[in-house]
Amino acid sequence: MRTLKYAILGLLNNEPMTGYDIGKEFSKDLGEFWNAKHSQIYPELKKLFDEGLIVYEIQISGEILEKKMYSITEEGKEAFLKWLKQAEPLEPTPKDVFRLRMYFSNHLDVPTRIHLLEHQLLQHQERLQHLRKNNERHQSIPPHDSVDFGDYFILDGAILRETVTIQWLENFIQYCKSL
Amino acid sequence: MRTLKYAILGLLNNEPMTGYDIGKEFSKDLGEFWNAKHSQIYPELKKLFDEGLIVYEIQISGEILEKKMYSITEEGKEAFLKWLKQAEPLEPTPKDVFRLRMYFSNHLDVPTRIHLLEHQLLQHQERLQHLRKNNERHQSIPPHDSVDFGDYFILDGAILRETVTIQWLENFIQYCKSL
DNA sequence: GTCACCATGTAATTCGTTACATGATTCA
DNA sequence: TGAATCATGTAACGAATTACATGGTGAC
Repeated sequence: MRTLKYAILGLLNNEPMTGYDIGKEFSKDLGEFWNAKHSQIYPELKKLFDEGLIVYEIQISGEILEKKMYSITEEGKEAFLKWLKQAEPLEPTPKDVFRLRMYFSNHLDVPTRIHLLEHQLLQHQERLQHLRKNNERHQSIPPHDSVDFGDYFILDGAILRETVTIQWLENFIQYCKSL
Repeated sequence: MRTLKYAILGLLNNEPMTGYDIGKEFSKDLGEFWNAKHSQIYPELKKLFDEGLIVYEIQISGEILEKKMYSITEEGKEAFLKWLKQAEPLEPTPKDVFRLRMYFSNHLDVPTRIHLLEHQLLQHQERLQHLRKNNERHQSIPPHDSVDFGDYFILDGAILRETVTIQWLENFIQYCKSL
């Protein structure tokens, strides 16, 4: 599906940046639902360049260090917008190792079960706190045509998702403790 | 991480079955959070056999057709239980193309945005209905040491997840319509 | 000068999907 | 007799991670 392709085009459609910058974007909020390592980013950038969807300009940092500042071409913008408009069938639910484990949880003694659930709970609580902190940036809903809108939108979704996961875990911890 | 390995061991730990049966299990509730195609299952079974974690017995269906009925060995059970008890760090949030798209949604005109959201909403509503129907099987919480417990547990989680996703989508549709 | 970070690449391997390939059984 | 389903495999490809590899910049 070449999703990374469109993630990169989307970022470059907002502003020119380097491969390194793209990696940094993937470690922010965007990384909550799409990301890639630099070892995947650099080859993809090369591919997009070969396809004529992006161009670059070499900039010098300091005395020697070269960086490639990439920007999107007209052709790239078209490809991106075409992708963006597409209504696609629902993807299969993403894989989840923890839930797989819990599917087999009848083979665990109750204290171990509680331990695993609480361990998971703690981590989700931390993630939620982190997301909430990020969300403080947005005092209110950003203008629907601003770059911040998408960020707000998906951050809200991520927060809801964490909240409900926590609820689910707490529920089952409660139940296991009542056994 | 060899997760498929443990998914298969877990299934065979419940009862002996064929590769084909494993594939069918992945198309039921379990498939909501882990699955694999037969082209991945058969080679994995071979590998597990070579590792001494499972064995098989050839059965004849009808006149000619051979099927391999796999069962777990003692060694396999140990490996499975060791994996099952492990408390692991939170995995990164799974990738989600739709949310990636919405991250860039400021580049879409409002009607297209609403269309994409509603298209997604409809599909999630269908999935929720399907999950609810599956859940009817469980009149009440199954015994915590029965095979059904895990199924109930994760089905509940899947239903919560769909419910909150729908809520999130409806929220934003509402907002977009108010623009 | 050293440490965190900037910056860019390639190689090896694993995981997963799609396509290729074959054939039997069961039920209408 | 034809269609759906049972049943098992391999091959090619694509997506993603980990490891290998190198070197500059900036601030203390």
